[in-house]
Amino acid sequence: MYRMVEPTVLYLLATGKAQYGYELMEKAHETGLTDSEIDAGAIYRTLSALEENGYVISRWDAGTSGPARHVYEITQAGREHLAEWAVLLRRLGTSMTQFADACDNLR
Amino acid sequence: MYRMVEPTVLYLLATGKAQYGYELMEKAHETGLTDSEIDAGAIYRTLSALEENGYVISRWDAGTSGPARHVYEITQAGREHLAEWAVLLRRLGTSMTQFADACDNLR
DNA sequence: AAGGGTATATGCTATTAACAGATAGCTATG
DNA sequence: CATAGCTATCTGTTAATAGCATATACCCTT
Repeated sequence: MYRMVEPTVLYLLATGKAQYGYELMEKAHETGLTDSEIDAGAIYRTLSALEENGYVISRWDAGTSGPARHVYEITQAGREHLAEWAVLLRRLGTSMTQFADACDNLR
Repeated sequence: MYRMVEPTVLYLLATGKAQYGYELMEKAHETGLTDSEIDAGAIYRTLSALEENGYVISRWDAGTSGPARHVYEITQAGREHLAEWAVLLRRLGTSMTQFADACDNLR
């Protein structure tokens, strides 16, 4: 999990697969970027940072069973930011695969 | 450059493309894992850590022009460690590419 | 002798996530 | 009705990593 929390959160919000912290935490592994569960602290701090930067907006929803939820929605700027992440991650992913190939050719 | 210094150093030592810190710093971008130059401090600290863990061994070489060089050689354990990195990076790389695909399919 | 390139090393800082725990609402169970 | 457990958010602290800066020093050229 190296810097994958932010793109994971943006993606889940963009697809509507999750809307608030606790749900993001449970569904984070669905993106494939992380095998294990993402730490709750990382989720909540990432959401705060995203909101500060205008990539998401939030409201409180007390109309469900259980404690109130801080519900998030991705903004247009957030979608663009996710698209930038996608470009970066594709480049990184390609590099890593090529590096792994080169390592395998060592023996 | 997130956690790529260690595999980059091991790879360059394994292939013989570099033997000491300063040279590693100059040739680090050749692996493709990093576009820019790796920080010198990161290189030297990584080499120390690798030696502590038995992944490389070192000797001083004062027999060249210029200041003495701390020359490193990868060990068998180091090669195995690099192979583990390759497995991990292939998995990460595949995940990132798939994530990027999914993001591109959002629009 | 002065400056520049080679070479190693350490101090400090910023970022990120991991670990841990506090708070609190709601629900089911005994 | 007490209490245990799940849902939910948030913060404090620490560890790992890399970036930036600096110190030291050798050697060669001008």
